[in-house]
Amino acid sequence: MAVTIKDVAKLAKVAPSTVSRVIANNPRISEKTKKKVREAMDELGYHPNFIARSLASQSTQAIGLVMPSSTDVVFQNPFFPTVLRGLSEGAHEKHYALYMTTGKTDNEILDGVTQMVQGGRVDGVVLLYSKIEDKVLMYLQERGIPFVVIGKPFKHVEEITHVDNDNFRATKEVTEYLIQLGHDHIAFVGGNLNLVVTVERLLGYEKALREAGISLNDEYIVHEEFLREGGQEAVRELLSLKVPPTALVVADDLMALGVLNTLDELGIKVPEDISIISFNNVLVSEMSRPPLTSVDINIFDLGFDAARSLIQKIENPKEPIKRIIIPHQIVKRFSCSFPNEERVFLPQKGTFS
Amino acid sequence: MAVTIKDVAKLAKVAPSTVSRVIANNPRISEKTKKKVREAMDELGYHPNFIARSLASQSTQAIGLVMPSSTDVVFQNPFFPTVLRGLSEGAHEKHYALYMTTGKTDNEILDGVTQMVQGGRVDGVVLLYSKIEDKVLMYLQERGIPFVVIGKPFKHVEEITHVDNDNFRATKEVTEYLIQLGHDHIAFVGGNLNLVVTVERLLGYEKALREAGISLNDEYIVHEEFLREGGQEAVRELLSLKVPPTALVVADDLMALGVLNTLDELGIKVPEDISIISFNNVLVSEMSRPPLTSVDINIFDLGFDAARSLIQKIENPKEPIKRIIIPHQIVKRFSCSFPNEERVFLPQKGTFS
DNA sequence: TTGTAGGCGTTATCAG
DNA sequence: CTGATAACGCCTACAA
Repeated sequence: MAVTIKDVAKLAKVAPSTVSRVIANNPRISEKTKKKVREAMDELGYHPNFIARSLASQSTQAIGLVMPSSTDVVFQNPFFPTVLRGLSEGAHEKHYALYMTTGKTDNEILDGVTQMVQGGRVDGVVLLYSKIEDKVLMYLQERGIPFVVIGKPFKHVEEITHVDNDNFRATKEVTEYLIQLGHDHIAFVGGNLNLVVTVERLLGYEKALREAGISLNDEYIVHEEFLREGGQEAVRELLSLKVPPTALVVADDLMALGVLNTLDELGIKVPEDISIISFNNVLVSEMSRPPLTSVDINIFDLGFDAARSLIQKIENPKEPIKRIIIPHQIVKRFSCSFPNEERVFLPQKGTFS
Repeated sequence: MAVTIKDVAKLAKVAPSTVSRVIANNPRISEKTKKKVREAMDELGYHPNFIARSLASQSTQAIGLVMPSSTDVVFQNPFFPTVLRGLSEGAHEKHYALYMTTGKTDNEILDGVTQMVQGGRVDGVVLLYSKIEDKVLMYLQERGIPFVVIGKPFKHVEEITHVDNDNFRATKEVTEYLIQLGHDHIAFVGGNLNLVVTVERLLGYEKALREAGISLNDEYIVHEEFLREGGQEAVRELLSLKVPPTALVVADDLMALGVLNTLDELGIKVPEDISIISFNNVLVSEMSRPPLTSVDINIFDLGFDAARSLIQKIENPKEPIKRIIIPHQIVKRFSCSFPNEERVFLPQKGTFS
């Protein structure tokens, strides 16, 4: 129905294979025929059929994106539009298209991935998350499918190309910053422990404290899902401790927003009564009150480099394993300050006021 | 290389065409051979090749998504992860895959679309935005490609299947709500006027005022890009008016966040001094201080229904044009109240205080 | 430098 | 009910 290579060939009075070569810009075709063919293509409004091309060449020029479960709260994070943009630009640059798969359960996701991979819809895959014991990752690895992960793989770090931030170091730095300000009661509010990013950040936090000779306090470490209600509970618990923290390292901006909120309800002032520092530096972090000090992890680049290195890998299977670390920087705004001498203590549980 | 239909055929001792038929679950195949073939498929770990299938059947079981320009601020809106989720579930349900295309400029986007459409990568397309004079839309329409738009088409509304909210009515309701509370100085803070959603909302606002016998005041209507700096300027201007508004209808939650911020800096209290109501009801709207009264437009459903109706259209080309209106509801939180008798007036420009 | 022919993995149309 | 066989649109040796 549509105009094919044959139609063009006929009009240009050449063989279909010649047209094919012109498309591929094969150097062994004379400029003259190239021109002739191109004119014919224009005249007919020819567009190559990717499907046919894929079938013949066994390559699709498309990469598949694997998102976390769509029911997961992290999915709502503005993180995603931004990585997507990076991925998209990285792919576009090399003329690759993007394929998406999502799903509610882990199995649905795995199904989607096997279909797009085995079904030959994509040449490679990028995982937009990194979690512990991930079936999708294991599947990809077994099959020898080209893939890269955004984040740090849970296992086999040396064998998997990935692009990540140095979350360990970032969190360590951030914690040290708080310590420098004079804080020694610093709590950590983390997200889902199945995500390796959470683990990395926790580790960095602990390391900083240890190096500063501050003893770790289990009560100062709480984990809640990213976002919303998450923050609420965590903060309430933290602040009803006998000696509540004077500073919080929060693993995600949105979560920090929730924290800010709860704090406000409790009448606790940021940064006067408590300091907060968080991660990702998404748009809202500068729109909160007070604007959040946050570490910018350059989300766009995470996506961009992931697309790039996946494509390299696809086009050159012997490409070595790579670990790309995207730099981060602390963006200081107004949620951190020196600890307040006059500590605010909330009424303890079981204490009547 | 991979296991094909032929391998299965050989193992099951049938013809390739028979295998193809059991894949399609053709009723004219005996249960016995079906079983035999299926066993062979399992044994070999067979997965159908979508590419080959697409080529033969001239249908890809994939739909293309067209995003707004990736450089556009709206792209950062948490609106997108949510529509994506809806789209994804709607597509998944019917076993369709998702294809994405983005681009920086309008032409880049158009290119991407023509490639995926003419290249036969997708069976249809959904536009994730609706703007004035959209080349992509015109292209799709000329070519007779199945497509649906999320939002209200600028022209030819009767001829384009679309899924939308009744933004006109929603904004009218919202404005009336403010009027009922006693406000009669209500301003409108809108986004990009190229987006038809902005226009619709503006119209609804004006209608409500007119019906209430409140005269329109041009100075009360400002347009800024969604988000960030947007809000700042707009709000400053509004509040330095001789008679500043006592209530604001803001076209987007994120923008409202920015407004909230500026207001805070100016020392103006919400809702005591000024009421705010906004749109979309994204996660952050309940995490702001005060939590925003916002109209929930059911973003997920927008996506879900769009995918569904596109697929219907693809599978049945004579499917009639449809207009699907997703209901909305006002979610009342704490950003609106009665107007304050003692109005706060900022110093006028040129006035020394 | 260009043309011919076979194949990529399926589906679809005929027969039988 | 099942088996050949010809597309689908393009790529790629191999020939010329």
